[in-house]
Amino acid sequence: MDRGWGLTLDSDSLRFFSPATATSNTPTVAAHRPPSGFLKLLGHTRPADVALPMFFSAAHQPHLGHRPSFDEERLSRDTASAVSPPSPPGENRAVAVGEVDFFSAESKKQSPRPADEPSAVVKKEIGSEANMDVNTGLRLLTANNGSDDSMVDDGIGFSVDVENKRAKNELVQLQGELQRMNAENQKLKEMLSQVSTNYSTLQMHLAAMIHQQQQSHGAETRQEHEVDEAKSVERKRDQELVPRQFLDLVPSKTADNEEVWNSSSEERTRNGSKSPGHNMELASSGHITDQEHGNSTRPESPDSETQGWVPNKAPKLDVPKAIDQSAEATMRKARVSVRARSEAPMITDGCQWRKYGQKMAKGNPCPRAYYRCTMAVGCPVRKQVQRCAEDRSILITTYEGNHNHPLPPAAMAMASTTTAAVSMLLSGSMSSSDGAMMNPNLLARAILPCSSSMATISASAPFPTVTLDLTHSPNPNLPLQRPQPHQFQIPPQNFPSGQALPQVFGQALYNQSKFSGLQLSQDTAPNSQSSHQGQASLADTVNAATAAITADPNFTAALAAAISSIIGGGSHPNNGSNNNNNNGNATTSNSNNSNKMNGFLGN
DNA sequence: CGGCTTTGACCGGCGC
DNA sequence: GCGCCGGTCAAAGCCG
Repeated sequence: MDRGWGLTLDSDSLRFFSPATATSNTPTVAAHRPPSGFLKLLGHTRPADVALPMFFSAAHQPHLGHRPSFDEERLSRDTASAVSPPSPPGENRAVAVGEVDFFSAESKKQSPRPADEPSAVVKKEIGSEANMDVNTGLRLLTANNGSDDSMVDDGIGFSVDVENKRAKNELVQLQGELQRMNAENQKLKEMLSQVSTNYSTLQMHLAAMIHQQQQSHGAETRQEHEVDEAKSVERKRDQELVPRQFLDLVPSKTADNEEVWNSSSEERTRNGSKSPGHNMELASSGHITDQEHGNSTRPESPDSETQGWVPNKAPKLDVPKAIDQSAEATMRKARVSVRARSEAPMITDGCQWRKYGQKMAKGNPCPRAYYRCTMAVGCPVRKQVQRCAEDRSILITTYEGNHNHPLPPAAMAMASTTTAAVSMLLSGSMSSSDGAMMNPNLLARAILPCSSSMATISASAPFPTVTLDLTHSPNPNLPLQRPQPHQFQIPPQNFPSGQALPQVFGQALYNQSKFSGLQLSQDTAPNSQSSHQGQASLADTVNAATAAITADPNFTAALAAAISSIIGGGSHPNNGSNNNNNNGNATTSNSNNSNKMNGFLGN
């Protein structure tokens, strides 16, 4: 944590988590809706002020840094500082945001005006005294002082100086006014974003309910049949019976399985701006990449596919840092488990995975498959996929580690989830060592703002694990869950190092808007929803998500993909994530291993 | 032929 | 020390 991988909050960011700041200049946030307020504030701060967590600090700045106003922002800051008095040291950051937008985008066109008009007034006043009556608008401010009139008699040159000073003062005043207005505008934008988020949430719930109702009956009977068959197979495992029924239930390869998001297999180097000690959490435990440490620890040829993952038995680094290693070991072990109702062999999360093992786990007749991320050499992220023993329609995907490479938009949600989970686990907020129940709003709505899923954190598991249960059907009756008294609640201020979670919030909002913009051209599947004409982009956002849901034979997986895409931004769920290896092809021959139900996972 | 999956073997941690 | 178990490796085979 102290390795500078982005979990620290700078003071500016922390200011936004303080109640004083939250209520000072921002529109009132309903006290009973902390997540919403949290979202709004974070959405407001993230683009400019929130230091990105490890996931995005270096590798993902290219992604997140593509805000069009970023350069303009810096430029405008410089410009503003050149013409306006220096800001007080304690100036609220929100004012800086106002400075940003003051010169950015549409307001940029207006910027020359305040600078030009005063000079024009001066020229007119110099050139023709008869034109002193010309109403320039600014004259209301400049010709209101009787003492100035007396000074005009002292000489034209002196008058010009006075007028210049006056014009500059007016310019400063106008700029300040514009800054305030832009700050207010920014707040309104945030409010709009919040409203859009809520709208999208409700639409998703509606779509989910509609689709679920359509499938509920068949799914129930199918599920019961599936469970029965699973039990039957379990009893007859030693016999020749092959779980054909399971295979039959596995949908054929999704039609939208085409390749997407051409991962260029980034052979990236870690950002050089990081401190030498900054590496992925695996670095000090021997899991290091060539880019990070040269070839010091790995004599093997670099083209070996196993290069990416140095096994635990690899030589450890010589410099022991017990504390760091402990934290990093925790990072290494911290996991995020996603439970989703899916008959596909894997949920689509936007990353490329390669299966490297499969084992029969105790207490579960279904094999556990091990995958590692292959989107970049040395990516330490792994995941385990296993069917739930009790309900085999539930697919449990457990993620471990953090990506060391840029992620496709569709993959950002899960990656952010991992980071958020790990950060929370390490933040010390979880005072209870034997597990705690998180406020589902805080995490679930952060990670899955369109979901009312439960997010639980358990430290009692072998590894600290955050579980996202997507198997619960969205409840439209509870669009805004309120924190329950018994639930462990983490106020924003209690994220000493939980930068990642705020980042997730901000990222969700940021990508939500991005998604809205980018999905306009996507085809929308027929659905029963009526688009609001006046909200085209938002409606298209919802339609795109709905299309993903309706197009995918598996509703839950599609829902997860849609949500991920909304969060991840930009990429259509169906063409942005399903690049898993051998993903759910029903035609794949079942490996008739006598003792392993390998076929159940469809591999 | 390269990339991927399969699958038995191996290793380390842990409990007894 | 032994066995169990989870996790990983790597050779063999498959596939496009």
